[in-house]
Amino acid sequence: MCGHEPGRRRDNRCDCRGARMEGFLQPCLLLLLYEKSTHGYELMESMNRLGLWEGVPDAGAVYRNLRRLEEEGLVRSHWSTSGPGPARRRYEITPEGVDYLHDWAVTIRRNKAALETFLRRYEDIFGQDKEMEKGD
Amino acid sequence: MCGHEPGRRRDNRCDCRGARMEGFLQPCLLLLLYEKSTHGYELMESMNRLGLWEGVPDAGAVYRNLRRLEEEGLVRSHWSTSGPGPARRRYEITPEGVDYLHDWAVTIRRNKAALETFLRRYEDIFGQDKEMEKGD
DNA sequence: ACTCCCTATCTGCTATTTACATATGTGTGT
DNA sequence: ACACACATATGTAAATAGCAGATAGGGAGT
Repeated sequence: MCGHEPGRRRDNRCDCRGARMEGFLQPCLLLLLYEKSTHGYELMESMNRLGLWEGVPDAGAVYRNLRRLEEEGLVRSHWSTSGPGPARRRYEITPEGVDYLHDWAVTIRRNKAALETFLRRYEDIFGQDKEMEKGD
Repeated sequence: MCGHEPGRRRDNRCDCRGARMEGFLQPCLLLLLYEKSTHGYELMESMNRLGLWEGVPDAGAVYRNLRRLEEEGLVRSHWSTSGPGPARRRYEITPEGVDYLHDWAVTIRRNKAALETFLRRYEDIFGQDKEMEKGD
């Protein structure tokens, strides 16, 4: 969850450090697959287009996560040779995957609440307009 | 960012997997230090009390992050022997730390937006009340 | 004195994950 | 033949959280 031109900070490390919410990829994939069974490449594009991910998510991460979801029985896949272009592995969510998605929604609500708690305190001190000043 | 009784899933792994927002500890520490200079132990308690963290954050992580923030010049510290109990290392935020905090606020707003995008789509499908059904 | 517990800090280790780079192969247009 | 977009996969490095455990001071109770 980065989507940067590698901006560097005082310590010469990417300032996206820490911005990543580990595992958020999985519920995103499951949600999109619930809406429409499709293959990895399109899932990547959808995530970017819909604003679920800043920039295009890492292809390696997407494919690996899909494979792992399948190992755990949360999605199923089959090769689809119909249609143009190279063969695609088409994924669909399983009932177990839907359960898992619901669990994740709870977690995500909790995480959002923590971020909101942070931002509430932050804005109490600095105001909501602080980010405007930083438009460089 | 866990704070569970280790609930296990189908794959025998903690279902908090992925719930952790990497690096979120740092902006939390900086924000609290902006509000009040204090020592690691109290920061841990504050994070829990204020709902910035689910449960008490890991002590090792807190102390290590404070040390790293100091290496990077974002906080300063000195030993405080006055007061009861063992010596405490009292931290205070630096001007660079405040800058860093502002950068983080931007990142956190972006992350919150991604979570909201997810939840909006999710709730469009399942409704906001889905989590109620799961009250076990 | 002695033990127990709370406060307080620090370190070692491991599992997991992301981000990046790279490899492989198909089909289409020129 | 060639370039290019589509599509999937793997190797590797860096970083972090979580857990366990070590070290120590100081107060309360016996």
